[in-house]
Amino acid sequence: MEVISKNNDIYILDEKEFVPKNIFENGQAFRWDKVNNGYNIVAGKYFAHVRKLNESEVKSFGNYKDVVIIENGGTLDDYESFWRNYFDMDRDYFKLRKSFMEMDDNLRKACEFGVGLRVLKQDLLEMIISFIISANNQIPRIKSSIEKICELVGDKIYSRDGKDYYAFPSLEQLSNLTEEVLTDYARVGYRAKYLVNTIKMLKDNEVSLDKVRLLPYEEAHKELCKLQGVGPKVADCILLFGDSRDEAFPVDTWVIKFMNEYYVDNVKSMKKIKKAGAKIFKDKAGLAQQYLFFYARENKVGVKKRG
DNA sequence: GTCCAGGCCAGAC
DNA sequence: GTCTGGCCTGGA
Repeated sequence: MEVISKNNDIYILDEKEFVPKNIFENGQAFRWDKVNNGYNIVAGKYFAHVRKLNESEVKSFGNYKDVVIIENGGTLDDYESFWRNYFDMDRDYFKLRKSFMEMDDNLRKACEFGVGLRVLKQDLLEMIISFIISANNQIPRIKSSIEKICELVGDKIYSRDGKDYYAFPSLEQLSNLTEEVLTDYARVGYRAKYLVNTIKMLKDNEVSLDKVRLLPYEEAHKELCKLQGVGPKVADCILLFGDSRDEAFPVDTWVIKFMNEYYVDNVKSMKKIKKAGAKIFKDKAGLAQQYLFFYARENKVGVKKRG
């Protein structure tokens, strides 16, 4: 793998373990729009268009195949200070998949299918707000609600493809949101009061994110669950995607489906499924979950066929 | 019109 | 601690 930059674009050369679709369309991120063959994304203070170069474009890069471009991503300094961490580039995903594939046949299938998937390292506050909205909700609506919140109180950072893009708001900016505007404009429904309360609790330091970052996993999980609208599943998503806790194993309906299909027999309790996940996948449970989740959802594992 | 989706909360036991 | 019912919204 090699990284270069020119004209404010960043190129990641010769990296097979980077497939934009598998990264963004896996329920871990919401700030993306599929445009042409790539993704317009907002990450941190950056707007970028991320895609793999096609065959003719790749020719100008010598013998390299698998070239990813982060258009408008900036210079090598921007890569080092932000993108490298955001895309979790210091983890060897080939090696990770290899070790998973040796564990069992289900994980093998999932890891063969999910080549190029990566677990993003996103902002903790953004994950808290985003996953509160995600509860009992669908991705297009979650994306839309978050986008509207960013429009309302976030800073505009870029325009492209006829659309303005806004950074995710700071805690200070979020505290300007009212239950009314969250309901009527952002359309978050009954989650509006959870968001307002959570933002207040964070602002008043009733729950400290600095403290959460320092606590061991179990205690960090418990601490996050003090926030309104944050239950076990949401807390695990927050920890996995917003605080690099590889052992966090979010259990949602898809995880219940594939765990019952592959690993347990007729277990419906989320708590028991989470225990089973921890026992089987140990300190890498969240990473295994991402491959299995992607495989299960794309292939509708455990969904009864009609007709 | 009915159903339900990538859960949480409150109340009951 | 475990289980149940209700829940905004919008697309099928």
